[in-house]
Amino acid sequence: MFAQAPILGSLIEPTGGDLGDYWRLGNIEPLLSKLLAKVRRGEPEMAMDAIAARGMVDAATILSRRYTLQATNVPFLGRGKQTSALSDFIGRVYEEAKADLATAMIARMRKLASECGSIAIVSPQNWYVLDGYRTFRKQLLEEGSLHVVCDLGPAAFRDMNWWAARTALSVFSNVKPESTQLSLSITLKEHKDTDEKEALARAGNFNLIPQREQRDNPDSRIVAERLSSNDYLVRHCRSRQGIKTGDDARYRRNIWEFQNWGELWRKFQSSPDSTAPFGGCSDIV
DNA sequence: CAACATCGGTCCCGTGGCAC
DNA sequence: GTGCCACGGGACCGATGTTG
Repeated sequence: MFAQAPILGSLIEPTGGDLGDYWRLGNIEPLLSKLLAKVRRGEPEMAMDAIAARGMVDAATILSRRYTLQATNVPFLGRGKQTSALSDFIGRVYEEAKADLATAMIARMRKLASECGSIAIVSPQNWYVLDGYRTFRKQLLEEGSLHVVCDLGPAAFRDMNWWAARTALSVFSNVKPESTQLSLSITLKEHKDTDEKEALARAGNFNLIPQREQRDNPDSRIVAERLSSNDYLVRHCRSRQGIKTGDDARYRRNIWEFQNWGELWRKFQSSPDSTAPFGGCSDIV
């Protein structure tokens, strides 16, 4: 079970078999302590093995418990940067959360939480909104109660404030939400100084957003700001293919098709056909 | 020693390729 | 037609490494 511990860490679930039983693990521990004391006096090589075994029992005991409160800065690592052993495991065990190690860790922590147990995490902010985490968000909003949503914005770590990625602080508990469940929500994304972020978060100028609203947002996106209106752009227009003209045959021409562009046409930079020192600048729109 | 270059626990965008 | 993926490039900006 622990052969892959250096890669999987606390993602390991010691369930099933004798080791999965927390009470049996408790029985093993005193026996190992006795054995350890005995072999220390005898052969040192055996003592090393006994120490390793003791370490594994300790780890299995910790990972088998259920916790009332877990608070941590989970590790972040996108799927593309994970070793295949890690990404395979996460893909198999945490399907909905597989896009990032951080969300897989959140899923793991939900399993470690006792009934009504609380989880406080610092994680990337992207899982609040990106499509790859839609199912993960929906499950969380349906099965858990969201207490705090804090969009910390970029440069949220004091010792890594060069880091531009947006970070979020979330607190939720492992209990089905009441229909009246409210989340304390705040966005600090406009503030780049960590001291300022901290002061504002402590000042407690939070919005109260019903969890029901978060769940009913398109794709169950979690937002830290109270939307000024329930009107969505999608009700007024459609985007057919990302951000582009949507109708190149009508709107896009090559620069050499007109002698004078006039006021009507503007330069339109696009991706080049192939890698070249210079390219992608032959269109107008 | 100063100036310059590179990098990072990222994200977004437009495009093309591919599978369904 | 749609969704997914890969790719390159630009944006953030201070620490660290490299060069002259």
